[in-house]
Amino acid sequence: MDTTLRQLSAYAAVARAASFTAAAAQLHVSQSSLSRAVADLERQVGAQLLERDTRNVQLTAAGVEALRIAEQIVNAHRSGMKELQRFLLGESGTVAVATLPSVAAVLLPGVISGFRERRPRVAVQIMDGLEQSVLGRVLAGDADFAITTGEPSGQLEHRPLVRDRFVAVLPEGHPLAERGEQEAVGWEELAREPFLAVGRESSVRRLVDAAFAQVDARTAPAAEAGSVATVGGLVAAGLGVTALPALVLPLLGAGALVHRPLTGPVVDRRLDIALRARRPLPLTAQHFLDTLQAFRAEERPLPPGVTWA
Amino acid sequence: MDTTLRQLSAYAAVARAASFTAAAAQLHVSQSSLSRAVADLERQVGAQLLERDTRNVQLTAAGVEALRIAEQIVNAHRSGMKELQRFLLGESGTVAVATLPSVAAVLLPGVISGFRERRPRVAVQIMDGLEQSVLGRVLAGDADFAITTGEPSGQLEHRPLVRDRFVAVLPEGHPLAERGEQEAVGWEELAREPFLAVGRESSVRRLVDAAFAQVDARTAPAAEAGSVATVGGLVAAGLGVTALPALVLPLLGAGALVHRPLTGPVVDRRLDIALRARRPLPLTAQHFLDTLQAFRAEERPLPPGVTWA
DNA sequence: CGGATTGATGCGGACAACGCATGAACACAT
DNA sequence: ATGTGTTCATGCGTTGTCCGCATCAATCCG
Repeated sequence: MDTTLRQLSAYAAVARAASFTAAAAQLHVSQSSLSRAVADLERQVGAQLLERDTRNVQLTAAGVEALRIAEQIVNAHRSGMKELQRFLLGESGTVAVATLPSVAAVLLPGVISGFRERRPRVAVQIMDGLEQSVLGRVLAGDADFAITTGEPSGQLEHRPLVRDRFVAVLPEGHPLAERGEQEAVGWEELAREPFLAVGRESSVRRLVDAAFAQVDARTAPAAEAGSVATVGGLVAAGLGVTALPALVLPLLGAGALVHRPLTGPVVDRRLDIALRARRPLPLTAQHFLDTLQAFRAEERPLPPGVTWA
Repeated sequence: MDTTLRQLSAYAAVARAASFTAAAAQLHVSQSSLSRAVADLERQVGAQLLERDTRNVQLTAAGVEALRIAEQIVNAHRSGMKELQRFLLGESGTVAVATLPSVAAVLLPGVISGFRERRPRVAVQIMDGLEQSVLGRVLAGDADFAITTGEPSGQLEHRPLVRDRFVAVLPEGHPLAERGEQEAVGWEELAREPFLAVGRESSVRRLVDAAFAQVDARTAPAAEAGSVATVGGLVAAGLGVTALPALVLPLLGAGALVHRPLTGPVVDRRLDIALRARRPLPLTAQHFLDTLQAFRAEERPLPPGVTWA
């Protein structure tokens, strides 16, 4: 028994209209087509559903039951297809963003609230982690795209988003901080202080090491900690200094810290949108990126030290 | 956009198996057929649902959503068809029986409980009323069949079910009752007592009038009441006597009444199963009638005065 | 008793779906 | 690096299904 949707909706139309001819007009098909469709359905289910005496059509007991069931099935189909369309149009569903903690905490909240205003039925899932885990999420397809540092690989397409300048982070009252609020500090000066580094898995560490290498300074840090917040605590306790991208400063808490621009050279990290190359991007994700690009086009204010790329 | 069930279930099978070839084996169709079915579906919904790189098949975000929805629709179809089959096999649904109050109260309860033991998912609806209303229910198709008195018409087919003998109903201590428990009373004797009749709409009334006419007695009753129970009350109060089919005696309540067989002549009413001629009988109703006929074949005990026809 | 309307059906044509065979891309082993 | 096997896509010919047109039989209406 292999009833088709066409048969069921044909039967439902005929049963509701109690007329083959009228139903045929509604559906814009010929009367003979409906006649056959209903006859086939009856043959397949093995029961008479309609009593047709040439003048009018009425339902048998089985026909009443069949109408109820046919309408259920046809409705399930119609509403399911509509739901799928909504999903495909990006009006419902989920967008999964993999990103670094600093981006998640500082950059994304404004974007998310702007996005949700326009697409209230789309849920936003943030997967935060360090660079490697973030890129892994995208490659595995768990996340639609990432906002992160990192080099373009063959598998990922990178689109520059913002530049995030490194600043010197110093304990309050440190000599290098005494020169004034806007006075810059040089990497070489920083290299002469005890340096507190973040763990090697962090993308920040790689860039800091590169900057010191560029000025021929520094080999080993005075101490290392896994998370940025811990490093901030160590600095506040007076154990040394560090260099961090401006975007992570809000994660340091309200300790006894000051920060100064870093020059000689000016170092920044670029945060990119990274997505799988040559893969169709779900429309929900596309809409999220549209919102992000709109923010950039409007030149929405960013924290000091962070600029649109 | 006109997706077919075949496309949806093909897609669901492929998506679940994550392989066209494996799904093709499961469904006993060729791989090329599935390939085309899925491609057509994708074209119709306007989105790629599966990422096939020659080695393996994985779902896109839209594909995950589409799988969920496709399974919903296919399940709705499968369970709907199964439900319809159950209905057609008479394993679910309703059987509507139109019948007289006495039959409903005395004869049917046993049959219904026997029927429901075997078909627990079939509901039994009893429509009780007087003869005319009962026959009307069947003619209108509201009831599947009737158990009632009445003459066969062209539209209805009657099948004899039971015979229900008239008995004399007397107040306790009445002279006619003094002769002993099994001693019969004659219609002529009854005609000499004040007679309490039921209303003219009742089938009982017609038969009683005919019986009195047969013995050339009685023209007008001493009093008339609509319901059998009321007449019973009047008799118990000593206002007169009446004649009723044995089947209705349980409806009289526990008043101060006695009853005696009526002879000269023996009068009974025949209760028939009445169904619409040349109409297919729903299987649920057929099963109910089967139960009833089984009771008859087993010669299940009936109340005194009632015999299988 | 004709005219009109309704559902069923024979017929021919168009189109869809299927299976077979084959092609192209890729994984894995040698 | 090359060969072998697996997997999905696709061209092709055939089969079968579905549609609309025209027509038929039954019924209702005036």
